[in-house]
Amino acid sequence: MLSLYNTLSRQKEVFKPITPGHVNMYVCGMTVYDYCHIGHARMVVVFDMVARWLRSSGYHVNYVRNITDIDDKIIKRAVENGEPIQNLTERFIAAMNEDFAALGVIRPDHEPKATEHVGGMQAIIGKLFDKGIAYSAPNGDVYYSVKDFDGYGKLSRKDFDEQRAGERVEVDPNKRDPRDFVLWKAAKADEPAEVKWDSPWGKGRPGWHIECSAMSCHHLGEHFDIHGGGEDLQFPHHENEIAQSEGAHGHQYVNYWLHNGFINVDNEKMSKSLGNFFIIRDVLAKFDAEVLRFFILRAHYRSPLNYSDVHLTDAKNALTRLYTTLNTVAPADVVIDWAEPHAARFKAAMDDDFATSDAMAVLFDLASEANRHAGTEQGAQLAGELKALAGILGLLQRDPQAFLQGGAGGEGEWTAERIEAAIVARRDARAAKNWTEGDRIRDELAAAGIVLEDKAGVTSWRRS
RNA sequence: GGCGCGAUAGCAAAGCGGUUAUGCACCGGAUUGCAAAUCCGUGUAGGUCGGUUCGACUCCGGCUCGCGCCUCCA
Repeated sequence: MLSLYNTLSRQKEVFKPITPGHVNMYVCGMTVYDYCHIGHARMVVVFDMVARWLRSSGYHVNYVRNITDIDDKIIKRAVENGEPIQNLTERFIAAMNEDFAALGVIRPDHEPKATEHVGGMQAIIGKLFDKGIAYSAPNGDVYYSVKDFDGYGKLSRKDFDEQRAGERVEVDPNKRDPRDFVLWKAAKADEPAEVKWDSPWGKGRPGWHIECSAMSCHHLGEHFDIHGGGEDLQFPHHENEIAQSEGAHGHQYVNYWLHNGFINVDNEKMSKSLGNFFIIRDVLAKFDAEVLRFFILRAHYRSPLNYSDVHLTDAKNALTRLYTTLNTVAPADVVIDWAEPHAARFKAAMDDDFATSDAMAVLFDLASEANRHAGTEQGAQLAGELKALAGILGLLQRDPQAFLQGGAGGEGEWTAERIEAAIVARRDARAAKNWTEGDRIRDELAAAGIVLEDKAGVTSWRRS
């Protein structure tokens, strides 16, 4: 039985889908104006893990992750670059897909783009007008009137009587209440024509929050099971989504709100201004993508996760141990028996709010046991179970040798052919009991980051 | 100022009121020509001050420190 931590109630709850056997899940995705950073990587890997676990648990999952392809930052960047909006967004959508694929992330069932749902957004805004919780301001923008929605603040637990309006941000004179947020932005003269849509409230473009209300409703209906995103989206984004959707539809929007923790650098939030910002592709130039995925899933999804080369190297060494086991003990094809103790422990961990660290511990226990029983049918079964369970987390599915011998930075000077030749030379030297020469060759390879392993008279190699 | 989260061994990271988390690193042993890998074994914990309890890392409270949100943000 799956239980998960619901931000709405601030406690773990037993998961009960609206429709038995089905899960409708929406996650706030990327705004595509730049390359994805490792924080985005955590978000997509975490919810990929969630979707995989739900499916493994027998649910039919409809997973939607949107793409924000119209917003202030996009317009600004496109103008700076002197390129059409769509050119920019398509470029970064392609880059995003590459990055996420490298991380072993399965594509969501639907990846709607905001620009394709402007009509749906206008429909919701229209309903809000009908109910008197939207208004047109003197500047032409349309705002959501927060005081006309009772539940405002229930997700982020904000008591607005305690807030001091205007303390940090100047109050916009167009707003009737400082908490009000924009639903529709009136077109500005200097904006490109491609960001101007017709609407009953004049030409303009949608506000940010409304797109998720519209796209989730289109694919999953007015009321669905799980909504996820980074913890920073709790307020104001998700709070505003609730206000819009529940305000327009008059009933509950989402049953379970899931928020993943941040990746920090030096215990501080990553940000461009602090200069501690890492994009996925830069990390992948130094580390195997599966190492990054492993690193992310080794921590609990709600905990803060500190990024550094030292931690990634640690993760790499740990993952190497698992692949080494699969390389030594050929895994049997195993269909997971959830009653088997390891599998049962894995399941219990995952069912407890996706406790991947505990699930990982099971993998390492299986590796130890498989190593202990190497060369036996039992060993093959244990290795097979290791591979099968890891597969649920999207790990350990590659050819072990490909992982062990692949360097994230490419082959470099030491190609596989050259290494093999050195191994032959060393073998000949050792056959003549010329240990000095044999060790010299091994040391030379070691200096180049190549480790030799002599097992049962056969020498294999890997990159350290 | 408001709201919330955290503090576990050298590093990272979990569960649990009393019994080995786990990984990396380290140390001893086996194995090896020597290594590597693997196996066996040992050690290193629970910010601080109190409280509850037969017993607390685990529950409660104070304190200290750190972090996040309150503004675009994964």
